[in-house]
Amino acid sequence: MFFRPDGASPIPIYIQLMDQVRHAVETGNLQGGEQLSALRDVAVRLAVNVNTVAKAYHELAAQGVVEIQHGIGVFVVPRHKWPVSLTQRRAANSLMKETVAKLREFGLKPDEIRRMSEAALNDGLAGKGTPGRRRA
Amino acid sequence: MFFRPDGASPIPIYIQLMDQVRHAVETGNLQGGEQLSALRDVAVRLAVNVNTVAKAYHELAAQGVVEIQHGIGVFVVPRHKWPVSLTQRRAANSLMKETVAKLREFGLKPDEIRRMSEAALNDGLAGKGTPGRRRA
DNA sequence: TGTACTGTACTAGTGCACTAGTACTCTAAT
DNA sequence: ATTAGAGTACTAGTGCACTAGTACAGTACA
Repeated sequence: MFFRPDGASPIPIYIQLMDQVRHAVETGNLQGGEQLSALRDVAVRLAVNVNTVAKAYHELAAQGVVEIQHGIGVFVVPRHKWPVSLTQRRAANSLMKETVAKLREFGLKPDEIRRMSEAALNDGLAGKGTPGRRRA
Repeated sequence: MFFRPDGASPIPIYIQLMDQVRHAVETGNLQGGEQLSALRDVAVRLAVNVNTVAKAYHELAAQGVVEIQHGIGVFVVPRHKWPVSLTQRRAANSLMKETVAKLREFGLKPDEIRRMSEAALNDGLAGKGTPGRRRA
């Protein structure tokens, strides 16, 4: 494996890890059933704490991308068991890209777009759950 | 005016204020050129600090919704001077709502949708600016 | 059964967003 | 000039996300 998180980036390391793993899985660089590098291996190689890697793996598990087996390892969930198919994911991605591009054409700034997507998300949730954070 | 921020909400007070002002402006409850309540008035009525209200007003000014005149007051910018027209804003809003609704139909969770919109935003920005924060 | 490998749990430090307290400056009218 | 009422600037407290250090617990196999 080949993680290379950017310590200077404002994006948390564990998120970067997640993105890279997910990307590898989606592009087929990681096959279903395949075992991920062990927590300590990754942690040592990247010079970060085991908990940071653990957090990334946990999040991925919560999203159904991997499965964790205590004492054994972390494994990529086969695609056919994914809660959302790769095709749908890709469609969703391009749809979101188009939408955002249009809003930018309208002259909306990133923060405003975030606000709108946040509002749209809350629309169907009405008070429950963790709203995304916002920045000044 | 009629602000009623929810102290128990995880959403920052100044953001709630912004949303309420913006909403009032967009629905016509606040007309172009109209003066907003003074910082201290609002702060006292809501039992929050002046700086909190000031922050909200500042953000709104940065977005072109209001104009601040030191020593005088804060005024609603007339619609025809808005960087983005109300019509476009509404169109943008429903577009975003549709998109988010579709992604939810796909089975994507809120966090994943946020991630996608964030990725779409970064797509055209490539490294500059402040990415939205994310949560676990 | 012990050892070498997995992931987990608990505690603590750090940075930053958010809010508050309070003193300052600007404008207009008297 | 003075005063009243507007926004501004500076300092500090608090909470939480993020990361780290380190001890614990499950699993497999010689």
